[in-house]
Amino acid sequence: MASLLDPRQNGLLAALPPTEWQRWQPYLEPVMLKLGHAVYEPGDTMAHVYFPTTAIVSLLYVLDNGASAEIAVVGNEGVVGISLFMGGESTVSRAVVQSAGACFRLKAELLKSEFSRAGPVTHVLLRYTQALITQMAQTAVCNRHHTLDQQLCRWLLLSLDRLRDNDLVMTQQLIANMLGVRREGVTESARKLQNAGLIRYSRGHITVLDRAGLERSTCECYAVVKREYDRLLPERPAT
Amino acid sequence: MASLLDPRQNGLLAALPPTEWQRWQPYLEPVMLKLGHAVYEPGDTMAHVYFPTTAIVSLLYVLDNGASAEIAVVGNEGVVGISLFMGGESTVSRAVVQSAGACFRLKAELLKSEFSRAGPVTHVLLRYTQALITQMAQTAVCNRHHTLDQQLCRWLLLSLDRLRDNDLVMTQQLIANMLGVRREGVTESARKLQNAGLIRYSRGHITVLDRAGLERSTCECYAVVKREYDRLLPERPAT
DNA sequence: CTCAGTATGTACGGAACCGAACATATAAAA
DNA sequence: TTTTATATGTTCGGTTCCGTACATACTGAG
Repeated sequence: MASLLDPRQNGLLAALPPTEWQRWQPYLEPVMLKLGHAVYEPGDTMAHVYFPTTAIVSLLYVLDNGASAEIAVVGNEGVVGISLFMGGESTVSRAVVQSAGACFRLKAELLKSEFSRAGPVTHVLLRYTQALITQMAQTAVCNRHHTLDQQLCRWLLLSLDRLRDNDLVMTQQLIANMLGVRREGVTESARKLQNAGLIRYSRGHITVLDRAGLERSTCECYAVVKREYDRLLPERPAT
Repeated sequence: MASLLDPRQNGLLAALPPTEWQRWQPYLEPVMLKLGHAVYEPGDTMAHVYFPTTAIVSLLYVLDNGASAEIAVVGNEGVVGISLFMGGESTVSRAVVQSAGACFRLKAELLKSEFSRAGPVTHVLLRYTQALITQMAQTAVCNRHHTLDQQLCRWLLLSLDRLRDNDLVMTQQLIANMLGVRREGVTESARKLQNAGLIRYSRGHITVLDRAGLERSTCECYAVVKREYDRLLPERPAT
């Protein structure tokens, strides 16, 4: 259990050089995020940024008519609240907890002053932001050109990469909200994947049985995004 | 014609404080961009960033199978090449000239050193980047939920905002590539708009007759993006 | 154990867009 | 002027996903 409360389980915190890490450590506040909790709403001025360790947060956009779509997903590789250091203070999207778990938060003012030092913190946060931009761009293209079957595989893989095991706690209705499609469509695609032996599911619980099979079934979008994250955020930072 | 070669026609350059502006001025190199020219290709390490004044550049993503979709559009409000200061050096997207015209470019090394000063240059570039992120996110949602008719209106309005007149030099085939749909679909949507008296077109030339009508016909996505650009990039900067 | 709530399964007509094929019209080149 | 290339118009069957309605199955509360 101790490792669950280790801030260094977050890739960005782990990438901090010793000096910065020691400076931050006293201010990192552990927080448990519950499934469905909105970390921020459109237009909110955020009081903190959140570094997930075991939690997963979806950046979701909700239209006037209630339809929604996921823009990007943030797990232990990233941070929720980039608009704070980008200077806009708020965004037009929502951030919703997709998988309950732990994270560490930092006060907005502190993060902004650290970011403005123009040092390693700045660099790693900006590189992360570029990876996030890639994910958003790929989502846009994927929404346009790929089938629901492929997109479901992509979504499962992106979630899996941010989890410690192969179990997602997630109903088909929630997945449908993320992908911006009907629940029935997800039911059908999920059934196909189950029949193919790639996953098993029941009542809000999905187990991935054959990860390689999912990778074969998805579109190129998953690999493009993953490669770009790996390129921009290496395990051991240059600095 | 002199005004066409005024770098201050670009909003980001115009937002520079006097000190920075004087420092940059000698290094800003005017370049004419031809229709269809690729400012950069996926994976390219860029040698310059480009500040359009009258040109418009599309950030385009091309899939393995040749299908494509526009991620965002950059005109005189922005800059092409954000990955340079974000730290990634390259992107997975293409930048293609959508409307021929002028721009000013700056050497990559110079821009990076200016960006790293952590001053007004940094702030305005980051705020612009957040606006660009909003556009990408909105594109993703729009691709999912809105009709081609609505998206064509949105696309025309975004282009119009970046032009000096109401004339776009653009074939329906090129618009189809941007929107990631068939040319026939664009033909049909464009015909509807022409019948409604909103536009007039012929052989690679589109004239907007009723801008307000387009705004009534498009989805909320256009207004959301415009509002966010206005919020993040005010005419007269705070600094 | 029963009941109510929630999650998933199935079906059917309709809308939007695709893929392909082909027709027509305008502009540019020879 | 004729030819050629390019831009737009039109059609048709097919696919994917939507909207709606309803059925079934599992689970926890009482």
